[in-house]
Amino acid sequence: MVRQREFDEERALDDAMRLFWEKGYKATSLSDLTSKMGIQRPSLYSAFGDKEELFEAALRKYVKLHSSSIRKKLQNNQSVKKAFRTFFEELVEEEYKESPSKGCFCINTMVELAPHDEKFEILTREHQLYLSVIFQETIAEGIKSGELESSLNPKKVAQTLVVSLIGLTVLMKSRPERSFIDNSVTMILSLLK
Amino acid sequence: MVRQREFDEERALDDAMRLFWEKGYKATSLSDLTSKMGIQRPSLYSAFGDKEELFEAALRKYVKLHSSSIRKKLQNNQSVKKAFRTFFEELVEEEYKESPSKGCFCINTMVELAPHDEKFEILTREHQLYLSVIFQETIAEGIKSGELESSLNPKKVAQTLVVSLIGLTVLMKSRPERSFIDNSVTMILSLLK
DNA sequence: TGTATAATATACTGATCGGTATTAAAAGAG
DNA sequence: CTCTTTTAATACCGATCAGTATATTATACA
Repeated sequence: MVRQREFDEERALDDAMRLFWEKGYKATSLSDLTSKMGIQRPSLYSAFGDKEELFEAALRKYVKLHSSSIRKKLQNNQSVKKAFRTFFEELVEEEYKESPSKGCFCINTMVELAPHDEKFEILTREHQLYLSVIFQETIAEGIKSGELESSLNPKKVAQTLVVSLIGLTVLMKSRPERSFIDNSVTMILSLLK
Repeated sequence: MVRQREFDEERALDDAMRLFWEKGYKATSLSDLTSKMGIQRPSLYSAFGDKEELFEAALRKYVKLHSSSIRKKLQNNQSVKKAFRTFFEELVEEEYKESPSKGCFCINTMVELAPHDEKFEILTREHQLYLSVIFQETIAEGIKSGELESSLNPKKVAQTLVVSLIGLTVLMKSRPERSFIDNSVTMILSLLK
């Protein structure tokens, strides 16, 4: 009714998302959060609940952005093969551009929290499943258009691409020789016959 | 000279390894460690140094065991293809058998620490490189024996198998439908022509 | 057996953790 | 302007963190 919030909730959640993404759940303190978000503790608690609720909101925001970003990158391409190649190459380029690499917030959470908290096990599982469906639909279109062989199993290939995407993203955190990654991308894309 | 240590250092380090493996670095407290290892704080510090030194020793022990375990599983097989298939299938079986899955200590560390600590970036990178060399040697033997096509590039395939291994291990933490994993394993192994 | 030495156990340190009670400030309603 | 309500800011809470000082116990050697 009366005094209205002085900070932009969506903006603050975005700051929290980036911080949890970079540092993980445990390693991010409330002091880190409030200073990055530019708000005080009581404001954080009244707006987002406790640390875990804020983390969950941040992750949900991330997977929403991540899904639509990937969907966007794969569509509007005349060639499905080229779309996937560009997608993987840009991903690798992006990760090697900055040090440390940004990685994927959802993958980080799969490792840190999914084994110890069913809520995050489900949330991360469903995101990976969703990505595999996006991949699958893209591959199915490629078959329909005649670009890809009809003997290809869109679901199986899509799932394998998701597994490979996870593997690449995690491995790049150790910053291996670029050829390690490039070779793998080439081999993986060879599954799209 | 005089009073000798009452606890088995190697045994205590093994306990620490399992705990860090399960919970990660940040989420494992000194109290967790001393109670699991069955020793007091001063004993821990005098024997292993601080928390980070203990963690590093635990991880080094892990990668040593992990390397030799994988090497063992891949050799003594008449067929290279069968060796890899058995290796991946047993890995999946093992991970689905218990909940939560054990995962890989080195992969966990790649995600949690490698991006923020060069020491662990290097340690984890070298382990993955080492695994790729084991894979590469196995594949090269398969080519030499005539089981695998000579057109195969052992290094590239080996690196791709490492990427896939990482992806599978991480994804299984979210406990997806078994078919997601099985389909991926089948596709990945199809690279071994 | 007495002494030196090192490992043990207890108890404590300052710092930081997540979370909150309390106080001050802001703004619409009357 | 005053009152009411909700926000924001300060300061604080007990708990736990990693790490250590102190004291006790055990043992090899003189």
